[in-house]
Amino acid sequence: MENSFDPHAIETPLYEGWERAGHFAPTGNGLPYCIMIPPPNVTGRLHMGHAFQHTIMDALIRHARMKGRRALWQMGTDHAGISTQMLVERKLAAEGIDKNEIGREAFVERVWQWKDESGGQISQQLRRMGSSLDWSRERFTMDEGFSRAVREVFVRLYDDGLIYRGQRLVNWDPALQSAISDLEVENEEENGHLWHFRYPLADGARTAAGADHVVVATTRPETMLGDTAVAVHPEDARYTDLIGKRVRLPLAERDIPIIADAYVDPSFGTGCLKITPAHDFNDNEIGVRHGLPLINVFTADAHLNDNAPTAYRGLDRFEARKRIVADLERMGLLEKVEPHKLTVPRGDRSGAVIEPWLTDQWYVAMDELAKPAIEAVERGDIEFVPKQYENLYFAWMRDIRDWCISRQQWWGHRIPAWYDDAGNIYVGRDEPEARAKHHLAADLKLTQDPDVLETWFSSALWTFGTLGWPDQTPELELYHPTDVLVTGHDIIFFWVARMIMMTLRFVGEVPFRKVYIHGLVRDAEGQKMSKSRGNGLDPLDLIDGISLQDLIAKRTEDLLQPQMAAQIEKTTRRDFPDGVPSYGTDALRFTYCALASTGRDVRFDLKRIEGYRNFCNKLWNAAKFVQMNTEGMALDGPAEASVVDRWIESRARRMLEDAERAIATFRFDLLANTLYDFVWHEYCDWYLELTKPLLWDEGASPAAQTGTRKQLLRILEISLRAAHPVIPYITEALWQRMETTRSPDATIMCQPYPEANELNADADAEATVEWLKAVVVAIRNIRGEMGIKPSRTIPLLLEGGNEMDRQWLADSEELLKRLAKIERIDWLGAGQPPPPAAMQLAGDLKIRVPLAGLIDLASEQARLDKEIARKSGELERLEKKLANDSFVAKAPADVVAKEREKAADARAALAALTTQRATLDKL
RNA sequence: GGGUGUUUAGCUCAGUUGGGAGAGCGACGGCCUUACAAGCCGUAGGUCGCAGGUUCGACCCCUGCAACACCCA
Repeated sequence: MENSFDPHAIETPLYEGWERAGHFAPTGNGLPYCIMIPPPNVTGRLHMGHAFQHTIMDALIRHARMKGRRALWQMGTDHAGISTQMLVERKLAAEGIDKNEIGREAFVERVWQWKDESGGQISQQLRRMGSSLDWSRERFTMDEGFSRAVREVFVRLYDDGLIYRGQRLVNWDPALQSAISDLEVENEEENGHLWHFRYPLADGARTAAGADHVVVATTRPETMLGDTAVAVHPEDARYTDLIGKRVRLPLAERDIPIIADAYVDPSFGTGCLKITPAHDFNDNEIGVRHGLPLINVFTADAHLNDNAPTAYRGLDRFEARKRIVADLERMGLLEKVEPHKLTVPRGDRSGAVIEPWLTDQWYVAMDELAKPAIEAVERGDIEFVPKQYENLYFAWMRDIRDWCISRQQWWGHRIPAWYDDAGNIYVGRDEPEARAKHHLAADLKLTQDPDVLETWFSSALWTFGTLGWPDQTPELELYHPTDVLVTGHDIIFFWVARMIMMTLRFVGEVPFRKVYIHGLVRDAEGQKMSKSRGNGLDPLDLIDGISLQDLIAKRTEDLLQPQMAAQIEKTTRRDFPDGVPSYGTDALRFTYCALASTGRDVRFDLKRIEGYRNFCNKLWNAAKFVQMNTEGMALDGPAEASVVDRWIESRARRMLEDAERAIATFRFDLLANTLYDFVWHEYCDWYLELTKPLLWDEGASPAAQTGTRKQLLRILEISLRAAHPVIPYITEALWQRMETTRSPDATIMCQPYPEANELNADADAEATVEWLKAVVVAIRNIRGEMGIKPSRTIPLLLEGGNEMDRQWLADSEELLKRLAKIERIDWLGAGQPPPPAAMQLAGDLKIRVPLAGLIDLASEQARLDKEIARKSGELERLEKKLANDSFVAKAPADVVAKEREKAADARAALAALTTQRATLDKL
């Protein structure tokens, strides 16, 4: 076997083997278990969040599969309307092609062509992660089957009156010239200005202070042309007189009313707020309350339209801002300009400043869909893990607004609605159906709505649309509702909630029983990883490694803000002076599991993955040790289990109980810790060490040696199976190398997950070995503190103790000698004075290492003083507690008894230590 | 402004139904001991954010405050 763990040598061949053998597809007749992959964006590349998420899902699905469930983890990708369209547009632009020249049909053709050629990157990357996805059932949201489901849902909702067309403010991306969802808007603080403008009062009105104008403050001067009111707080004494009066809107030269609305914050700016109902969401609500007109002053690409005064028409919004400010200043209406931090909404794809803009869009009415979706979670038909996310869900669902589902794009599910020249709407699964339904003449000219449905509309049908709905397929019957959805909290509203609503409506059951919400992956400083910050890490670079140069190049290419490159390079050099070493997939996956605690985000630090890479190496070497001590040896003769063989089995049983509980409660951090602690600190640190004296003793009984060899193999094999869902590659590689399990076609991934109750609990063996460990640690402590070289053998003197101590010693004397490098062990007789020695306690047992020639008196005295101080502190606390009558009276009897016992032990230990201290003083 | 979450060792985080706190990493000291130096052995580090309350007893339950983070407006 290779000397150390080399992930590269094993990973790809193993994955290919699994895939070729068809192990990822569900088999058998077990209880179905299903996870639907949150469909990655077809243009996407694997990022840390994906890798995290897929590690969790793969661990769940591998565990379920090993448990005998008929486990389906279905692969699929999302057509990602906007980003795919942008990507292909950019590609065409590079070829000098404008999409408007080639037209819609040809453009969509080009998108499909792109998808076929390069849409599969993420699939290859998911394979590198070891994801045991069923590739044979791969789905795509634009496939014919899924598209049919999308149309079906649209038509049924429309027929039920739940889809309608309406004119509202939407988030408009002027660069994409499409509505976008809230999720696609990033609100970031930016430095801007607050301009204070004087709006002259009309009709000779005056303010309470005698001014002939009011002052409004705005961060967006260009929208003032669309102002239709000025609002003040109803109880703002400065302005109460003015309510109902009018101001003359400069430049536009319109009179607009002064209205009172409690929304206005009197302490912000001057307490006067300009109201632009067509260009601000809050203003729009105020406008609705007061019946204000909406004046839209922008075109689709955010230039001023014909509602603006002639002088500004056709200007870009930012150019218009400059001109308006300059013009007002010239007119003496600019009171002041202050620097101001404001929240600017930007499209996450285009980076453009988003405009609230008035458009005709398609909406889904939410109330009727939301109600059963709320109830399903209230009833517990769906459970969120961690539980507190249910509150977030309820809060949003109880205040839900109608959902804008149309997008002004070419790539996506086209809205199945047709218009005649009179503008009448006809909805149907296709044009013939729309005609038939409405008894339209065959020669009536119909035009299909040019818009497409937003991607989330189709994603909402994911769990059932991918299983063949609207047909009642066997798969739908078998795997729906799915068991778990694994996703991030950032898309609870946009995806999870909508899946619940749609699935309840159309399948009549929940889409999944549990929703596991994982944290968001951040960098070591807790910053969100992003391209613009230049702090991202590619999971594949953690697997394969990357040089500093390449990492810098990767982080600084194609920046939206190229001036950030220098800073990014600097921090990259600081954080990764030697680039990123190659850690392998298993180490990465183990790290994700270890980080998956209940918090809202996880910090990814290279130190962690390094530690878990080391863990993999530890496991590798443990297997190597086992192989060296078992390979080729006959194990079918008589075998007897030693006390340590029985101990490790008992510990392994406990490990499996903990692991099973951790998986059942989605505590992957605890699962990782349990596996790590058992393999490293019990199996390697103690069990392997404890087998050496027996295995290497030529005079030992063959039955005992056989017993231990078998147990070494057995516990290793169980550990490999227990850890397989987390670290599939190394466990498979080692499992296939084991003499007892290897065969040409066998794979660990189809073996049963180890069951705790197949292993014996053995309290006696645990007690013996715990005693042995305590004594060994006591001796090591003396050695370490006293500076006795590890190579030096020492004599040991035992004193006191009880029957059990003698029994335990008898059971483990040879082991003790070897582990602690003891040349001889003597018991000190009762009343016999001990020689000068360093002393440690293990319960009642005094463990002495004679001083002669070995130990420095002063340092032993110092060490004892430390022990004495520690013990007296402990004893003091305990005695105080026991002296408290109400404690003794009110606390449960077993607690009191336990405290008494602890006090007695502490008292005895303290006595022994002080006696020892006094003895040393006399030397 | 409203809501949610977080605050435990130098760092990152665990801590079950309340019975005087743990891990990994880092630090310090010692070891090339025949699986592993990606290793082994040992040591040190904590008023559990602050202030009250409930209780015999609070990291844990309650109230208030502070700081930070996120969501909504």
